[in-house]
Amino acid sequence: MELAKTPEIKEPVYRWDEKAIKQIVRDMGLKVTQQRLTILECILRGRDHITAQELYEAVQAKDPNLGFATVYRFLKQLTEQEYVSEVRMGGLPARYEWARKKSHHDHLTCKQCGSICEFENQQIEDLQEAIAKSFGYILTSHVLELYGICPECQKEDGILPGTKNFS
Amino acid sequence: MELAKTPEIKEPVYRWDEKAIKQIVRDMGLKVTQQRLTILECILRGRDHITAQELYEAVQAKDPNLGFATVYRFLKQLTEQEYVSEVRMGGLPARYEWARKKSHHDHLTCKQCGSICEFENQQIEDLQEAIAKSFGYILTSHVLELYGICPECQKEDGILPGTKNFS
DNA sequence: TTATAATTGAGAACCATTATTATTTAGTTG
DNA sequence: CAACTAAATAATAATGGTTCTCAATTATAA
Repeated sequence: MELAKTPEIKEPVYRWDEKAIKQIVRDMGLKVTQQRLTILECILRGRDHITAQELYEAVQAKDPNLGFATVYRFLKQLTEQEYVSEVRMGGLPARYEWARKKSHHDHLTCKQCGSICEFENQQIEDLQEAIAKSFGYILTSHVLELYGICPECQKEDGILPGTKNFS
Repeated sequence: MELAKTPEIKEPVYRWDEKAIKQIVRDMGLKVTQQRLTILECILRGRDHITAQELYEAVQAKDPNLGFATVYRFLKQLTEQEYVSEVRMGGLPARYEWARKKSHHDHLTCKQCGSICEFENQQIEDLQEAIAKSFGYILTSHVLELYGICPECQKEDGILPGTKNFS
């Protein structure tokens, strides 16, 4: 099967300065508190696919008094307003990523090492839309998570000839 | 977008008699216990997309001494050996269905009432395979869950003209 | 039949997440 | 700027699905 070429994603350079971050909170219709700014900073400047706990730890480094309930609460609001998207894999803790800096994408996760590849595929998106429509549904969201073994782990497993092996 | 026609699924008639059920447990490399037979019976004869708790209740009706730990334990083993497949939606309890009586399919869930439609689409399957391959992954499984508002709930919401309304 | 390793039931433990509540604070109004 | 009020917070308890522990029981192999 031939994959349709997806155009190169141009990653715009965002400046997440204090002002911009404050504006996000205001746009959400919430009060601008230091806690929310701290949390947002960590989300925007930290790495993607972070768990609530990881975020809490990152936030703790900046403000040891900031409680984890605040992190969860704000994270939920961000999710509801679709500023961040929530990815749940199996029964594992949810992972979050800032949803507005890149176009929509899905995930390909290695079952062994947990490494994540992102991809986007318009054909699949269109098919999903068509399927929902055929059932009379209004499609609001979807979860597409592919699981597999990454090239690195294939080597380690001896599925492919490789050098590394677990003892 | 045009949907490719998927051929009608011919549902073979399975006879889940005692003997067949016992054989499943043996095939799994497990001891044949009355508890496992009872649980399997409930899974095979009950309805699809059942939660562990619902299954526990069904099982309780047949054997009030059967503990929920046993249900969870066996359910996990069934999942690992892919006799049942586990569907997790958001943070909701996992739902299970017997995986070997029908061909693979995905789910379209109503966010409001939780009703589930099943669908299968070979084009999407193929695309997934192709994507994994393009990253060098061996695809082992996937989760595709579409979320939307079903026609019934659209009416209730007043999105579509309808008769029913919440007070 | 006996041995033994697997299985079970009961309940405790776990862990991510949510709710509660008394206290503090942001943003508004005078 | 000061006072007010609704929103937000920290701490902690509660929740709920799922997994673990362990002593007692049981299926299977010998």
